[in-house]
Amino acid sequence: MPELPEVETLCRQLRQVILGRRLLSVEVLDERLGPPPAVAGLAVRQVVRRGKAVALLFHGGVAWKIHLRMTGRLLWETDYGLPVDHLRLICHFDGGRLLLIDPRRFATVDFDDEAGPSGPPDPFAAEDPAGLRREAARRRLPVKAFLLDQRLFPGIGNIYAGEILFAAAVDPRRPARDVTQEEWERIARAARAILREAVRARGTTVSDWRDLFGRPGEYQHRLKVYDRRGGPCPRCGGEIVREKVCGRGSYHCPRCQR
DNA sequence: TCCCATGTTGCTAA
DNA sequence: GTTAGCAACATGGG
Repeated sequence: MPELPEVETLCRQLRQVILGRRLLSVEVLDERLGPPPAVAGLAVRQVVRRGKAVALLFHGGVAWKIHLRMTGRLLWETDYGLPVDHLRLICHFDGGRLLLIDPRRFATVDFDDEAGPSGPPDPFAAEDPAGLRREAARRRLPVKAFLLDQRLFPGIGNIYAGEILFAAAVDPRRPARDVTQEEWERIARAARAILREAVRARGTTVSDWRDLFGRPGEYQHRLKVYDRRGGPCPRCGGEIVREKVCGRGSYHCPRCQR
């Protein structure tokens, strides 16, 4: 479910509530997550995003990495008592509880993360279009699949990849190596703008995304193509089509995305 | 009943 | 080596 803007939203909100707070105890309710870790008593030193994952860095050198996959949610709860469905993990901090909720149980928590103090650079932040084109030069897979490569663009997911390609007017099925320099420039520009705006809007709620405090995001109101099959293209009025690209539901306007 | 799902991994085969 | 396709993970919604 969550892509870069949603995970970034969680990280920012987590910093508001758990930075410097002490972790008192941990309850693992789903054995798939592994045995409960022995970090009780440690205070949170830093919260960083690693692509689509949240890393909690504790004093003492311990780090956790939380990946929400499709349906994982993090919820900060100060008002205890309401029963919560699909609760998988409870972290008791001084001041509140951090809950991991996940109906499909795909989310993972690495209680022994080894990665460093900072996350990978934001996709497109430093990437120059010439570098993108070089990277794509030998790849004939669809440009959308290329954008979903987490090693190259950590945090980009299906919704935002589709929106970025729409904004750049590039057909998601185009082989990556055929994308021109000028198109890479448009893609990089669109990616920066869309991701920034989506973070500002606290993410996209099309089904069940909620932020750390249970509120839906706002970016769904600004999606141009995702989940809009049959609708008019906001740019040219053409009909938006849905088509599988690299095994994922994909939306584009065949009239103005070339 | 069937199809779909904002993610990732691992396998098989071309 | 690259890529496509599929299944798996497990559940809920339309």
